[in-house]
Amino acid sequence: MKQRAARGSRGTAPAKPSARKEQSAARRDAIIEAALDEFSARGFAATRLDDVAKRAGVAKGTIYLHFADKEKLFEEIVRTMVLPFIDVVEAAPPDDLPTRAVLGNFIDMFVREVYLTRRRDVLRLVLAEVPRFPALADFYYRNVIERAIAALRRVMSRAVARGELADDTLVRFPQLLIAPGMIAIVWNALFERHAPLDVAALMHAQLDLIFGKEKAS
Amino acid sequence: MKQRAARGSRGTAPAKPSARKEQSAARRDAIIEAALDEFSARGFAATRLDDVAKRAGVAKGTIYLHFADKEKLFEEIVRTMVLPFIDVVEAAPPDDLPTRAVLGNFIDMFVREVYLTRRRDVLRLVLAEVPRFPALADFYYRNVIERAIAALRRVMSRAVARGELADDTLVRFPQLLIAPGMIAIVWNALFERHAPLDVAALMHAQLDLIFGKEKAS
Amino acid sequence: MKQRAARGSRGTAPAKPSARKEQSAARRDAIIEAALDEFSARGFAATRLDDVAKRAGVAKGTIYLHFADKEKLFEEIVRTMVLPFIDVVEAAPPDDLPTRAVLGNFIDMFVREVYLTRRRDVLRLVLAEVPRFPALADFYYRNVIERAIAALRRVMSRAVARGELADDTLVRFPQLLIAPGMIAIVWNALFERHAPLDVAALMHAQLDLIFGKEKAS
Amino acid sequence: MKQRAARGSRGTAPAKPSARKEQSAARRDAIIEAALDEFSARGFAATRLDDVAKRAGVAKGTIYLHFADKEKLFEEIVRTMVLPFIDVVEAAPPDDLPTRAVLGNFIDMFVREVYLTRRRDVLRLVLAEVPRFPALADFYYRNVIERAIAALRRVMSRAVARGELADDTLVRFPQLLIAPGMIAIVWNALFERHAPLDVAALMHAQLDLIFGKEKAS
DNA sequence: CATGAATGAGCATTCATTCAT
DNA sequence: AATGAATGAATGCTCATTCAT
Repeated sequence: MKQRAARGSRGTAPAKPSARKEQSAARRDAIIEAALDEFSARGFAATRLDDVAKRAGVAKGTIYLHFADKEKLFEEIVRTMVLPFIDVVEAAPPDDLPTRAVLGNFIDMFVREVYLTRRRDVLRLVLAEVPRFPALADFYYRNVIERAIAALRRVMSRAVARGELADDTLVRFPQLLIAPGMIAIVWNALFERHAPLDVAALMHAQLDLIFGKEKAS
Repeated sequence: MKQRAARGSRGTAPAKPSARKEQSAARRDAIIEAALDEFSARGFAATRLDDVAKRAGVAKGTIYLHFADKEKLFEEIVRTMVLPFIDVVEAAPPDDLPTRAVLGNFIDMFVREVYLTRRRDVLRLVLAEVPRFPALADFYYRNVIERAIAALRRVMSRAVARGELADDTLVRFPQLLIAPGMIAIVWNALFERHAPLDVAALMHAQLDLIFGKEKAS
Repeated sequence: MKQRAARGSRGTAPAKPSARKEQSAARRDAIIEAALDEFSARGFAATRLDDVAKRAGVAKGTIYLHFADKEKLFEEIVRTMVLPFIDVVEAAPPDDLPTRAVLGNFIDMFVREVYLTRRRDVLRLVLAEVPRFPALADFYYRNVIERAIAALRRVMSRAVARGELADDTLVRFPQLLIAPGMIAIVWNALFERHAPLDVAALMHAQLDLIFGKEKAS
Repeated sequence: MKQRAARGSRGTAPAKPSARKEQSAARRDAIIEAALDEFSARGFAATRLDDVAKRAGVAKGTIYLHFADKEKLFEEIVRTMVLPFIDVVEAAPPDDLPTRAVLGNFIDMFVREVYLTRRRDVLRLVLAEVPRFPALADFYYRNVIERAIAALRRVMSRAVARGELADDTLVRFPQLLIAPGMIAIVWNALFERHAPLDVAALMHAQLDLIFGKEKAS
């Protein structure tokens, strides 16, 4: 029967990995998705795995087939959501656009790939909960922060070398480039209904501070 | 025994507020102090009132004589720690120093009154937990954020009026003035051991971006 | 109120330790009693603390005020039930009755103090569960077995010395003196309804094997 | 792959019982073997069928192809391990050796066929768990105990009739013949590392009590 | 027949909250 | 007012059992 099923699926979709594994992987994804929702809404400690299971449409026990425990589930979410982003970060090719344009692209990328996706929730979750997950802080620092900071430093060094910037302030504090993005995420999580903050505008404003206001825009 | 102790303290402060009330207030403060420690270290949900009581040196039941429940305790901490700060914020006197100097003072004040005090912990706690305390978000917005933003806007408007700034970017986005401070708090909470970030330096760097690098420093 | 109660109880029973502690101790005893019932009936793993609590007339949480966890509760039962018996065992006074009479008394004691009490249940529980509680096996060996064996050896050595026994078989294997008692406990736990076994008779029969049949009985 | 392996084994044993049935029976045996290991080590309730399956090298579901549920598996183990022993018990040929020699042989048989085999574990398991398996107690009583006791009674009656024993104590309490064996099993399960007990020596010592010490040994 | 992923009832343990003293 | 023992609802996790493949 398994044989036949395999043969059958081979006919329809030659690359398909045993429907069994597929289902399993789909469930795992559903759990991660559901857990991210719940963790984002309530925080790590207040999230009930029961609710995660319900939202993911699986039984509670199924969660434990994929994740050793609640902590590992949390950590896996961060890893899973963050890893694909690492490539994006690294890929940032400083080709030979003017630095200002490179950073403009960076801002667009941040808005598109982080702010408008679930990664924004992951980011807030990391801010809020990571102090209780030191191992995760390490992972996050090494795989995201360190690389992003290094990439930004390269860009800014080039800008100094090319005479686009008068001094090395931004080389020493590349954090100033992301600070507006972070602030916007936090601000809107807390005060959106009081006074929504426009991420892109805020980040571009910071760009203006750095390179001077663009003439036409 | 407890009676005797009470009588003793009545001896030291014979003045007005019946030793009874004094004791009670002292206990309340101890609870707030202890609770802030615990909430900061573990987050709201993971904090045990048992531990708070132990740390405060009172019985668990005593907490309920001062706070209706765990949530109210949390909210009271934020209120209690934040209220004295409101005055500080408002007091910011835009006298007639050059705006740059006014903001320099603001930075010093932030470092001294927030970064180096328990208020830093409160701030992180607010970032992390407030999404689950909407009432608190409202309170915080109205009593801290709104006023601080308004104050900063006043300062920046004046700077524009005086010709110290070329445009109104900072009037529209006063958040850019605090962003570096916030980033530093979060960064150090997460990554201090990997790469500590110097708040004051970061904030002053931002000031340089806004007003141009100071000649002599 | 506390004052008055204290005074009141002081009047009625001068030695009474704060009704509070009394209650607490009573509850602890009730839990031990109830837990022994349940453990005996179902074994360690199959016992639900819920049932123990119900039977003891306390809330489930109360169990944890007195015992760290299910294992410790089990161990405490054994310790609590066994410790008072240790004295009984040691007290065995080999005065100068003929050894046969001493052992006759020992049998009576065993029947009275073990077989007809909850200690019989504890003993079965130990047989059945102790392999999974090595620490308890140690405790039990050192505090019960070792002493009982030593006491029996002393008695039997004296019997040899006095010429009451022809050889040292029983000095080498004092276990033969208790074997019938143990067998009877196990037998009746398993097969009582098929063929009840009379402990006292069985143990006395063994005594007859050792010293020869008594003439009159 | 499994298919091929099966075909392969069909090659080696082409005879009668379809390789299929053979395989199945082997699996069943492996499960029983594995389950006995686990039950012995942890007791009935604490044994995980997952572990049994792993140890037996089969999938968890396979257990349910052979046994209705965990209880039936347990009961089957006892039945399976005990049935072959019944014959051994019954076979005990009272030929016309002196009774002492017959019992000597019995002891050797007990040591060889029980003490040194898995039957010892089964026996302990029965002692520990059977109170929760009344049906099993019945089975065990009827198929082992009753017959063994009857056989021993026959032997002892003959001994009385032949004048080898002065009275009928052992006819009334044949349990005294096995008590030492049982005690040794239990003792060593609990206290072997503290003070190992020699079964054979203990049982022979009991024989000495019954028939008097042998002259030469 | 065999597999092992999925299920969900079951249970130990925790902890906010209450209340008799 | 203060205490801390008691409560019991809540929840993470386990594991016997089922069933689609």
